This record gives sequence, C-alpha cells and structure tokens, in this order.
Amino acid sequence: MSRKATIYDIAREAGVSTATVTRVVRRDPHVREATRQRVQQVIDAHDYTPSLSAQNLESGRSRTLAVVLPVISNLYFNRILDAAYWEAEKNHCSIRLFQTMENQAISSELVSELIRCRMDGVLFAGSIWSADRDDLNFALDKLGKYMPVATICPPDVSLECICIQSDLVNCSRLPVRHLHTLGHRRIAFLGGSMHSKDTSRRGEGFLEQLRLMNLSDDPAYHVDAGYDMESGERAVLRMLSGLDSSRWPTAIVTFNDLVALGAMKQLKRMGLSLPRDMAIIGCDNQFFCAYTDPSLTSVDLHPEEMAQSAVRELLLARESSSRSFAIVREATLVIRESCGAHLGFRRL
Amino acid sequence: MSRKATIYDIAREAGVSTATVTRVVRRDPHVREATRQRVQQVIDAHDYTPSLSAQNLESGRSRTLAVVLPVISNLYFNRILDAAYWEAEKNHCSIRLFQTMENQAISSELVSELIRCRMDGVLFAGSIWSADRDDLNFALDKLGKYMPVATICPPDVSLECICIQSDLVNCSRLPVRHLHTLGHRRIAFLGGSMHSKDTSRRGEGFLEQLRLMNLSDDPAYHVDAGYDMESGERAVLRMLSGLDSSRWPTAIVTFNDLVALGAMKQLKRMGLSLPRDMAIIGCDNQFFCAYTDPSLTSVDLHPEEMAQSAVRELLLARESSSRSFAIVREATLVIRESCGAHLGFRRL
DNA sequence: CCGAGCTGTGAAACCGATAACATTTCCCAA
DNA sequence: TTGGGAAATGTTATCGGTTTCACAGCTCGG
Repeated sequence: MSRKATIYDIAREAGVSTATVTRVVRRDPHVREATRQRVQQVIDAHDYTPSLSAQNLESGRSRTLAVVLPVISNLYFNRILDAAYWEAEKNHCSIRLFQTMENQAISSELVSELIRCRMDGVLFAGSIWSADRDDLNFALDKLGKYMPVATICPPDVSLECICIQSDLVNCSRLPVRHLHTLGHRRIAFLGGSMHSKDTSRRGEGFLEQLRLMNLSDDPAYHVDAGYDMESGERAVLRMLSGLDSSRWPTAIVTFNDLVALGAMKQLKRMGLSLPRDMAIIGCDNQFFCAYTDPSLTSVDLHPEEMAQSAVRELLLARESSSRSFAIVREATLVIRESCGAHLGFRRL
Repeated sequence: MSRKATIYDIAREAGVSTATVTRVVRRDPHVREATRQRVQQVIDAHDYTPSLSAQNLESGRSRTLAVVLPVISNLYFNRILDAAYWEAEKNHCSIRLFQTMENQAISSELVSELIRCRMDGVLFAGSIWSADRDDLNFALDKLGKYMPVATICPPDVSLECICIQSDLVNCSRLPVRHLHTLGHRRIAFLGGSMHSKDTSRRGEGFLEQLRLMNLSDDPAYHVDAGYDMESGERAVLRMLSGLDSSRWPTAIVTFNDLVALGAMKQLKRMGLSLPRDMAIIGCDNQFFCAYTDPSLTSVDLHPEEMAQSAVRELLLARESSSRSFAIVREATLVIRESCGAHLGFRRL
C-alpha cells in the first residue's frame, strides 16, 4: 500500500504553504491565478485529495448519520435504510448502520459508541421501544446532548427528540373499515409481540378499532406470534385449531406482509380458498404483495418518506438549535385481491 | 450541543498528562493503581470516550470497509450487505455503503471518493462488470495502490484483486440437470440483460449447458428482459406469444427469483397450472421462495458466505501484503414444488 | 512622495488523540 | 547512604488538515 500524498507534500513541491494549497482545493478566490495553476498541477500530478479523517478531526463532525434498526433483511427497515441513504447522499453525508437484532433495548454500549463516533445525528427505527421508558429517556437525553436524535415511533409517545410518527391509527383503522365494508364481522389480528411496546401498539390499536365499530374483540382472535412467515403459519394454526369452525373469523389482519405470507400458506394448506373462505390484509406493502396468489391487500406506512423526513430534520437540527417535535405521514391502504374487493365480494 | 470532553480536559482535571490518560483508557498495566483509579473517576464523571476522528487520523486507518453494490433493495445484495456488516462488526470494523444504481460502471468519482475516505478495503458486488475491461483494470489498479480490493465476480474474469467467484457454472448446470432428470427437453431462460457482462454470463452459461446436454438452444427460448418481477411478466408474454403453443418450452429457468415471481404470475394469468403445465426454477433462494404457490425451486449462490469471505480476506490483506487470488463457493439447488419433483412428476 | 488600503501569501496554533523517548520516582541491594 | 534498575509518568512530535492573523508588496489618492 503506497502512502497517500499529504497537503505538506503538495505544498513543498509547489513551493507554497499548506494554507495556499487549502485555498486552491477549496476554490478560495484569494489566490493569484498563476499560483493557483501551479498548485493545481501538483495536485493533479499526485492525485491529491484531502484526508477525511483530518477534516473530520478539524471540523469536529463526521458528516455521518447513524441509523439504528433491528435488521436490514426485514424489508420495512430495508426501505428505511435505503431512503435514509439517498437523502443523506443528497446532502453529502454518509450513513453508518447499526443493527441491534432482537436485542431490542437501546444499550448503553450503543450510546457510548454513537458518541464516540461523533455522529452528526442518529435515527432510531423500531428496536428501542421495548426499553424501560426511563432508561430510554435517559439514553436519548444523553445522546441529545451531543447530537440531534430522531426516531420513527408510535404516535402516542412523546420523546425529547424529533419524532417521526408512524400512522398506526390509520394502520389499524383502514383494514378494519375495509373489511367491515365488505361485510366482515369477525376479524382476527395475527403477529407482532406483546413484549415490545412498539409492536403491541398495533394489536391494541386494532382491538380499539374493533370496539369502535362494535365488532367482537374476542381475545381468541388476537394471536401475537412474531414478525416472520413461520410466525404467520403458527399463528393461523394456533388460532383456528383452538376454535370451533363456526366461530372462525372470516378475515385476518396481520402484523406485516411476512406474517400474511405465512398465514396464507397455512390457510391454503388447510384447504381454504382465498379470498372466498378467508380475507387477509397485510402491512408494509412489500414488493411481493402484488405477486402473491391472491395478491395481497396491504397497508403502506410509507417508511421511505418517514426516513427521508427524519434525515432532513436531523441535518436541519444540526444547524439551528435542536427542537423536539413530531411529524406524521398518513398510512394508505393498497387494495388488491386478498379480500375479494375486486370481485365485488361481500360477505353475508 | 455541548462540547465533548477531550483527553486534555481529563488530564488537567486528574492532574496527569494525556499520556497517562491514554494508558488508563487502553488498559496499559504500567499505571499505578491509585493513579488509575483517580483518572478513571474523572473519565467516568465526564463520560469520556476518545474521539474516533482523532484516532483515525493518528492511526491512518478508518476501520471501515466500503461495500459497493447497485441497490440494497434487491435481496441478493441485501444479503451481501448484511453478511458483510456482521463480519465487519465481529472485527470491530464498520461498513460504508455505496449504491451505484443502474449506473453500473465504476466511476472515477467513486474511486476518488473511496481513496479520500481512506477506506481500509473495498468490496465490489455486482455493478462494475459493465465497465470497459481496461477502465475497470485501471480503476482497480489505482484503488489497489491504497487499499485491498475484493470483488464478487463471475468465475472466468481474472482481476488484480481478491476475487470471490460466484459459482455460475453450477448455477446453470444444476437447474438444467434437475429439469432434464424430470423429463424436460425444451427449457427456456428468462431475464438478465445482455448489456451487462456479469449477468449475460448467466444466460450464456445456461445455453452452453443446454448444448452440453444435447438440448435445444433455440434463441426463442432466451429472453433477456431485466431483473425484476415486471421483467418476468413481460418476458413470459413475449416468449409465449411469439411461439406456436406446440413449441412452447415445458420449463423455465429465470435469472432470479423476482423474475420467477413475475413469470409465475403471468403464467397463471394465462391459465397455466404450475407445475403441471410449466416447471420453473428461480435463483437466489430468497426468503419468499418457500411461500410462493407453488413454492419455488431455486439456486442458492450463498451470497452471505461470499461476502463473509470477502470481508475476512480484505481484513487479512490489510495486514500481510495484498495478494490476488480467487475463492469459489459452490452453488446449491434447493428443490421445492415448482418443478413437480415432490409429485414424482416426470414429463413424457 | 508617503501612507492608507487592498491583495496574496505564509507562519503558527489548533483539532484530539498516540507513541517514542525522556525523565522522575521508587525500591532495594550493596 | 547511595547507586542502579525498574516502574511510573511526563514531554513532545506527529497524524493531515483548517483557520486566524500577521505581514509583504502593490496601487492609488492626496
């Protein structure tokens, strides 16, 4: 590995001071044209570019935002990362990824690491809500002292940071309304986990919505089993085998599209025809929704737009004094075949 | 934003020199216990952690590897990024992501940027093969002067870097063999693009394999249309509508699982029953393969293992003199329902 | 013809750490 | 008591930039 030319090398060879080299690099107009050309030539000859580390040290910032999420293989978070990446890129910043895995609580090691890295901001997406509320506030406080903090969070929490709130209200309301309109009265909710405050909100919001519409909120219709396809399969099996078939729900809302995928597989395996025997709605509007059989009606929370807002606000907060406030992006229902709406299908 | 305590602050307050503070932080045993405790107290009080930027400048490295790929939303690359992340993590390194989009050639701006950031290594996954071979070698040469370079590449290229070769041989051979065993004689290949040297290799390898087994390599059975689901739909439509149904292939191999997903949708739309009327094999063994209907037989190139090897070799190369060599991870066929093998199904 | 004002350039401090080397302190044997 | 050697600690250069400030040289008006 050859040594990279430094500003001193360039200065010496061009017979100027390092200050002048900087001026040339940064296109400072206070340089005589002749000097500029001479220096530029040396720069070109050595293919010189100033060292990022040195610039970071000098400026005290890293032009890097941290994105903290559970896993990128989950497409929801994948979309968040992708959007954050491009928005950061647009502002000449880079993203440093942190995956917390199922270890969902925000650890003090992570906080230290973030501070150590002198991040210019942090975006938390999922993965921190299972922490004790006091611990969480403590961590965010501490982080907030050194950098702007943003979170993509449930709508009712109010944290001392930039809160980009998922529209969990509509996320519950839209599917239930849609199913209700199609004539469904017994609606189940599968997936998620009561252990995580974030994701249990989805289930709660759903039950609330059922009550609001005078529908049964029978606990047998609420199975929290996880976030992936296996969870979906298990949940369906558990729910249906525990019920007399006369009491089976006629529609299922799932925590996300993966759970829906698993549920559909299990339903088919049990001989049910979709959407005739069972309507199903997913969440996240993943790319494959249009390609399942039947294609899957799903709620889109627009994670890209949330991530984009988050990054934008983080970069803004760096300039002005950091503020604490909330932004909401409304969720949307994308109707496909899995509820039979395309057939003009109405139950009863 | 409050100012972070520096090593000087700590040293002053503890009444020692910065050298001693460093020693305490780095657990150097040559510090008297009493001193250590006193310094540690001040450190704890201020929650001091050494600045990464300063350490980077001093050490001349960033403990960061670059991963260059087209898009992370493509699950193949997503898996590569994920695996690279964890392997880097294990070695106390971080990953800096670069997405090149469809702009697949390696640009000189990218090369400069990589050098400017003083990356400790670069991993190229896809996305550079469409570049002119000379340009590519020039870029890799230049990069190679400053950091170890690894690529996940087709098996026949030999570049001056660490080459982790995709097993495209088996990637073509396995599906064709499998289909042949099941009695198929007219096999088509859909997807990819002739414009990219990397991906056109897949199609070529496939044709080669057909000839090797004395099967028809009719150009009408080879439609290159792209990499996503829409491409799959279009490709099926284009191929079948151009052929008399008596000449239709009985099996389809696709560039990847996304194309397969699209193809399956289009085939069903045309009234075909899968796998009875058409067998289909994807590539990448994505998570949803087990959940399509029928579940999708697919080739796994094991991108995680390739990425892991790449990162490991990059970190190794940093130590020793950098070498140029190749590693191959053999591809595997994961048999599911989409070819009817589970039915003991044989054509003719 | 002299000083004010402007422009171009350089010297040096600084950013926050680390490490080589120098120095002080300490302990123990002579 | 002292000298030697090891242990503890301090001094200082360095990493590669940026920035402030001082200063030299030039122009121009009075």
